[in-house]
Amino acid sequence: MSLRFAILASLESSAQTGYEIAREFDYGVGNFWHATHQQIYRELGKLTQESLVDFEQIQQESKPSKKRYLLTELGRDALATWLNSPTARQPIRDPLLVKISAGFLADPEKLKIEVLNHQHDYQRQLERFKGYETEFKACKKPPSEKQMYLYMTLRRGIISSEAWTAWLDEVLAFLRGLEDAP
Amino acid sequence: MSLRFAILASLESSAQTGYEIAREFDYGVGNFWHATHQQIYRELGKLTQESLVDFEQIQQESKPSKKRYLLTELGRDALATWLNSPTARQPIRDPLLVKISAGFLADPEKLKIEVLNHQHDYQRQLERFKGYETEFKACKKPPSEKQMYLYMTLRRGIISSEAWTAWLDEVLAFLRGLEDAP
DNA sequence: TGCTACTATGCAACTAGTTGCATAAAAAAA
DNA sequence: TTTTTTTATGCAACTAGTTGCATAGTAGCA
Repeated sequence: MSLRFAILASLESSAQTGYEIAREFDYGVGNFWHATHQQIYRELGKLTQESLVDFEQIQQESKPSKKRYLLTELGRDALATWLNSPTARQPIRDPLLVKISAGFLADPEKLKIEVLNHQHDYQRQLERFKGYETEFKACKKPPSEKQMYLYMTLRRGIISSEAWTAWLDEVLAFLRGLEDAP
Repeated sequence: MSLRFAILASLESSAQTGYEIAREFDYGVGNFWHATHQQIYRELGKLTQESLVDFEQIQQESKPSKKRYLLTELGRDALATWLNSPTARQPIRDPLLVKISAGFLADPEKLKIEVLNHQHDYQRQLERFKGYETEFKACKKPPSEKQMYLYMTLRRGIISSEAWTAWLDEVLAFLRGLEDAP
């Protein structure tokens, strides 16, 4: 149920096409909420039906027309209501942990490669986040409240990827220990 | 797609009824994979159709009969194949982060309560995990490889909840700073 | 004696998310 | 010049997960 509110929040800043929202999901919100363009277009359809958003057709010469969506009063209210009511914790679902928990049945070599791959992913993610943080801190003028909230989500990204890499280090050390003393 | 393998892994240790598997999901695997009893019964049905598991009806006097499921050869193979092939990373979906990212539109007081509630949850979770760890370390005889793998997943739980509480501390400090200098 | 909790299973209808495909034109790269 | 990438939208069919309900007996509690 957060998808629609992520979309509404995205539209709160500026009117956007479905495509633009999807792209923002890739770079911005995508760091903590994943959605495909399919989901976004479908949800925009539903939101339109419920009058939470509205759109204007934009005709373009010799190009297919596009739709620029914007929040309605109703949409703004729905977003505010959601923001001010408690959110349930996301149930955990992690395939890698399922795999590790049954790791004694697996080929340790393959498991090690798997762990190394995940570690590589998280390290690259961490570097990316830290790059954003450096950028943010280098900025001369004091950040707006809005920017500070976004920075808080960035901090989550950093702390989270650091936690993952630290854990994957532990797992790797354990797997190497198994090798040495079989 | 990990649900079926979590179930197969659970059956690898011992034959179990759907109810017992569901309960193990609450206490054991549930720390990193969530599933309702509905999903488990349905999946067991599918697994039976695909001959990955089999069951024996257990008649009980004056009680409804139950089904004890066990892995078939095919099921064991499927589990091994999954364990030895790469798993995709779980896409991130976190409603709390969606909310924080649009936090400047929310009532800071309500947001603070929300953050405090989540913090409380994660702290309790952390204590629970640390309790398990103390138990594990108190055990005199050296742990089996199987136990060590489970301990690794416990470590993930600890590192993860520590990361969450650390981040929620930061968010709380930020929200308090807003209050002091509005 | 009635209430709640636990064991044990399952149907039906729903929401959410994925995958594959299709269209269509511009811009950039090989 | 052909191919790939980017912009822009959407249908259809699928898998995964949720919610509400139904059944039915046992055990413990108040």
